[in-house]
Parts: sequence; structure tokens; C-alpha cells
Amino acid sequence: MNSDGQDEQLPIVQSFIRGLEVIKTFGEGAAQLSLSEVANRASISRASARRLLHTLCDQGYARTDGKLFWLTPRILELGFSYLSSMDIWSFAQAHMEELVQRVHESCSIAVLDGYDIYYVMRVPTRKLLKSTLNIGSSLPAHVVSLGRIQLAALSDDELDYFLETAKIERYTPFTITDREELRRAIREDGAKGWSLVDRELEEGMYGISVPIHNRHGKTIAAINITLPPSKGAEPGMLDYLLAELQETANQINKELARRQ
Amino acid sequence: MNSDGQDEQLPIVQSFIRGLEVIKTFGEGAAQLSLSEVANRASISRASARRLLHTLCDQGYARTDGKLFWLTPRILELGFSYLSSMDIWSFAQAHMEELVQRVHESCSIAVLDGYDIYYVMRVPTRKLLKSTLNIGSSLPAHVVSLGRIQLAALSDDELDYFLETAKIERYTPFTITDREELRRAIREDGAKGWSLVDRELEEGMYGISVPIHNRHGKTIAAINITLPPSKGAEPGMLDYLLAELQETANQINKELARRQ
DNA sequence: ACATTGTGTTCGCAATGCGAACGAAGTGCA
DNA sequence: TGCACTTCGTTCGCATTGCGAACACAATGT
Repeated sequence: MNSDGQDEQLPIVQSFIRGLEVIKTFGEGAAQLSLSEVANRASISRASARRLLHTLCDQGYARTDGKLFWLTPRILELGFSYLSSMDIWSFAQAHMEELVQRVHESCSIAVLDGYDIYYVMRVPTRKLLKSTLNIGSSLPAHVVSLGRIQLAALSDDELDYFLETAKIERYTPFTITDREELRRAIREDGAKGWSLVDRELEEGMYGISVPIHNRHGKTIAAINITLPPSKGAEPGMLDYLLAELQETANQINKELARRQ
Repeated sequence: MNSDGQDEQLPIVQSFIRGLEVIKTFGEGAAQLSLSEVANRASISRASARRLLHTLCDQGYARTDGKLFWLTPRILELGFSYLSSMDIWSFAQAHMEELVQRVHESCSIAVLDGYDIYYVMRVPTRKLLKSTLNIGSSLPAHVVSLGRIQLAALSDDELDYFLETAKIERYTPFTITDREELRRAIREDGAKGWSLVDRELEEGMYGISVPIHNRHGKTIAAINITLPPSKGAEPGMLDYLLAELQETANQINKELARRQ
């Protein structure tokens, strides 16, 4: 059909894709769903939904009262297999905890994958913030400091590819949407070793991030502090937070090098 | 084949089960695996493993360099579709955070499902503890306070069924293995409204738990503090911790009633 | 160089999972 | 209350999908 390149079609298991879709269906604040609701949301036939839901029940990942279905906490095993496969994050949380107790602002670790960053660890402060930003949730990499500092670790070719293919959307008046300007910002962050992103995703968001390295010096994640923009503008605040953040990142880096 | 009861075989999607098995394969500290390793660990044919792994890659849940496969953080979406489906837990963490800053001991929330409890939220202290006990990990309900206090919410029939069918294993010399004694302990905990379990799972574990209720008063989870047994034995310590824990549980209960 | 073991891929076949069609259960209106 | 109408869960024949034995290729040892 196409002459250029390889069109070698890899084997894909359709029902597996659909099954994963069914699990995600329960994501958006919907704890209990009927068979039909699942079918609609996942865009599959009711018959398929039925098979997949019963499979989940059979495996202990879901329960039903005959009418409604809901996930069991056992489903956490799945996402957790990522976290424990790295086994990096469990000990990082204790260091983040300490940091939060010193600076009284929320702290997170996220991993870049493709065009997005994914939160893998969170320590909020008592001031309840965006509860939607839980572990597993993602944000576009180019508008958050956690993303910028990890993009800075890409090679020139990789960054070129990112900038060419990424959907660079505007979220606030502060969002950098010019691709060349974005490249400059990212490279600057890389040179500095930290990233500050001020209200580019949301008017109320101000974040500072530094990278986390493995023993070979490769950037594998980033750690950040978020705070209200007003507070970030206080004199001396940035320097103070940056020093504390760097300190925490170093502790984690060191432990990482020791274990890996 | 069987005359009594219904043997109505529900439709099960085999490839979905196998796919989930493949994901879990990456759990045990194994970040990168070859196709054959996955096949072995998941006890499926290499051909199946290939299909399923390529499906995961196609969907962005895994990556490969042609030789090895690894999960992407995107896989967290799956497990955490449970957490966000309840949306209860995100705000609970801030209250737990506060508690930990006051009492300087680790705090967790877990949900009972079947014979086990599953951690859904954790706030460790800087003294790094059992890092294996992360979100998503499970423990047998009958040997931990988080389990006992949730078992206490079962009806007599349900508790009967639990005690009859559960595998009551001994973990330490302190483990209660006599089923009648266990029933008495659980019912006592229910009457008191809290549970204290001292070294029944591990010699170094001492935990206090209280239930978390929804607006209808139904127990839906439990929150605990864990500490070294030596410290728990200090005079006045139990009363102090219990009061603090109860206070935190009440805050969460109240917020829960407000939102739900 | 030549077994030998281990790994990834192909391909014919049938079991598996598909969805149109069916029946059951609500819902609204007269 | 009865009768259309909608919505939901289930059945079942058929084609597709996913199965694994067999194959090819790579790595390792002797």
C-alpha cells in the first residue's frame, strides 16, 4: 500500500486495549457505573463491556451488585507495578516530607514521557490545592517547570523533534507559544540547572523545579515546589526555596546512586 | 456438571487477563524486561507476551528499544483511576500531613477488600520505614489494626463468613490465630471504636487505627498511626496518639460528608 | 567449527470474542 | 391500568482474533 518506510503491522490485542479503556472509564469521578454507562464512555458495544467488566470482577479488580460496577482497591496493583518497578520513589517521599515541613509549600516529583509529565509522588501542604493533581495525573510538559527542566535534558535532535511535533497550546496570557522562544527558555533552564515557570498553565500557579539524576547523571525525573505567584515574588524567596529544593534533590540523587 | 446452584459461566476475556498479568510482571523491582522474561514471569507463551507488549507500546503504556520493554508513567492512570473515582483521598492527605507533623509518626489510610487491606494513602516520617508498604500494596486484614477496625464493621453473617473462609496465618508469636479469639478481638475493637494491634504481623510493628465513615455512617476505610512497639508502650502515649488520630479522622469524615 | 540453548517471529487453525438481534425491564402518556 | 416507547442486559451464530507449534535467527559454550 505505501511504498516508503516499513508498514510492518505489529500484532495488537484489541480486547486488551478495550479492557484498559474500561478501567480508565472509572477515572473521572465516577465511582459506580452501569454496564451501559461503561459501554458509552469507553465507546465499545455493551456486549464487550459486559465481557470485560465480568472479567475484572472475576479477577477481583471490580465488584458488582448485579446492577452497578465499581473498581476495588486491588486495581492499584497495576499502577503500583510502575512505581515499585522503579522503587526509586518510595524513599524519596521521606525527603520531600522534610522539605515541606521546612518551607511549608507543596512538593512533587514527576516523570517526562512524550509530551507530558506524570506525577509520581506528591506531598501537599494543609492549604488544600488543586486536588485534581494527584499521583498519575499528567500535564503538558511545555507549560510547567517540571516539564521544562526535563526537556532541557534532551539532545538537540530530540528537542527539535519535540518542538516540531508538540501541540503548543496557550493556557494563559503568560504561556510561551513561540517555538523558538520556548527552545531558548528550555536551554536556559538547562544551563542554570533549574526552571521557574510563572503562571503559564494557570494564573494561580508558580513552580520551581530541579532535575533528579541517576548514578550515570542521566535526568530521570524532576522535583518541584509550587506556591502562589504573589508569594514567589517576595524578595529573597526564590533563592531560599531554590536552595532548599536543591538540597532535597541532592539527597535523593545521592540515595539513588547508592541503591541503583 | 454440578447440579446444585447456578454454574452459569460468565463471559471472560482471556487476553485481557493475560494483559493485566503482563503489567503486574513489572512489579517486583524489575524495571526492564525482555519479551521472554515477561512470558516466563506471567506464565504465558512468548507469542502472547509479544502481542500484549506491543499493544502496551502502541497505547503508550510501555516503551521498547527493540530488546527490552519497560512501563511508562502513563500506566499510573490505570491504578489511579480508582483513587480519582473515589476522589475521597486527595484531600485526606493534607489532614494526614498535619497529623504527622504533630505526632512525628507515619500515617496511612487503607481500604478493606475481601481478606486484605490495600493502602490508598501514605504519609511516612523521615525515619524511613518499610518502603515496601507503598500505595497499592496489601496486607492480610486480620493481623493489622487497619484491617481489624474495618472487619468490625461487618455484620455477624459477614464476619462469620470471613472467619470461616479466611486463611488465618501465624506471622509472629503474638498473632491471634484462634478464630473465636479473633472474633472477640474484632468485636471489642468495634465497641471501642478503635483498634490496637501489637506485633501480630511483624515484631517491629505496632499500629492504632480508627474507622473513616461516609455520610451514611458506613465504614469505608480506616486511618492509622504506626510506631515502634517500645514507643507505644510509653505511659500516656496511646491516649495521646488516639486523640490525635481521632481528631484527624473526624476532619476527614466531616469533609467527606460535605462533598459526597 | 558445531552443537546447544535461548530469543523473537511467522502462520494456519480453531477457539475466542464480536455485535446484530433478542428479550426484559423501566418510563411516560392517555 | 394499559400500551407504546425507550433503555438496558443477554444470547448466539459467525468471522476474526488471538492462539501456540513450528520456524528462523542469535548468542553462548566447547
